[in-house]
Amino acid sequence: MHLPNPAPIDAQAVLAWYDRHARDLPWRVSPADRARGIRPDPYRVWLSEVMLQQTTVAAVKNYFLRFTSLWPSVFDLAAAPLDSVLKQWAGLGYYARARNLHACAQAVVRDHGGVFPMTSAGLQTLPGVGAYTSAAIAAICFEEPIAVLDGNLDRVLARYYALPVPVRVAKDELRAALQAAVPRRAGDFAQAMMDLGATICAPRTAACMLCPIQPGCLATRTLDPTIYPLKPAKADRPVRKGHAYVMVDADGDVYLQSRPANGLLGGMTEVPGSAWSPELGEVAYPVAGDWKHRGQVVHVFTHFRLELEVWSALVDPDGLEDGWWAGRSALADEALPTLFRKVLAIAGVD
DNA sequence: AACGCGGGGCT
DNA sequence: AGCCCAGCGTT
Repeated sequence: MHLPNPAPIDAQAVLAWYDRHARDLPWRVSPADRARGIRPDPYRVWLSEVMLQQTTVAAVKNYFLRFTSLWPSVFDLAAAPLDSVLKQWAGLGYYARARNLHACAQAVVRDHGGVFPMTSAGLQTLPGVGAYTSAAIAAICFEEPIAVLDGNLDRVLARYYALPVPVRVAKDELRAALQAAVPRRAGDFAQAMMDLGATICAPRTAACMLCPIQPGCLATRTLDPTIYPLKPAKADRPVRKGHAYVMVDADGDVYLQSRPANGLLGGMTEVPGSAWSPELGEVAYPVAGDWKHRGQVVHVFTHFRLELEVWSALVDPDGLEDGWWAGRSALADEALPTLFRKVLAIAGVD
């Protein structure tokens, strides 16, 4: 056991705080409306939760509004071409989420008549819906009394218990402690605890004087509550290098192609380039042309840092088979991840 | 259990 | 210039 004599979390204090300070979010039903019996739309909650996986509220908001405007129901999203979904997801990152999102919408329509399962166990059978997301939807939409444990809660609980080990070591104990605290209004409690983590018990700051569970918190009695959660040693981030080739034809169109369906930036759009390796390889232009070096793009992924040398040339469009030529005005609609938008910007094509 | 997988905002 | 995020699927 790693939890020092766990003092129960005061769920009623958390709910009282939430009633006064709940953030107004496009996918959320306010605690006042919830008390009047208004229930959140599982489709909108599911969509928001998938977008919010490892992604901040600020980054998600406009994507959520765009998606719900284009596809107001799970039937609309299921009927959309995957390509359209990827294009709308471009820039949000973790693109497997977009592929799973589409697969999930189709599964809900095909296997469940367009109605989301109403339990966490049922929800977790869906593509892209894991332990966190299934619990969040079940609590928020269906008042299932289940612990909803995300990165925010890891931090809040690690501080509350002054956890002396990294979170992953004590994950089960934290979950049990949170489960024991789940009150009626499980959905509001889940959202309240995540709001608490996002606003009061934030990664780099802890506004303990404003915190509704400060009385039971062990970290707030220490010199610096933000030392929790204790971090395991960080792995170093290797560098990979490569070349990117931006080809423009006489009309000013740009040559694009699709990446493989799975893996890094899977299914997204790119410009041709070399493999990415620890040492920069020789330049190998796809076709003849007046190639010029336009600069370097640095892009940081989760597990490596990429340095791309960007080349561009005016070329003859014949002899290129795998991709397509995109007009400049159409680039905004392509499924280009941020990396390749940087490449095009350096090449002066944007 | 460990790893692969984006991008942006905050400090 | 790091650090962290409303995690999931694969191995």
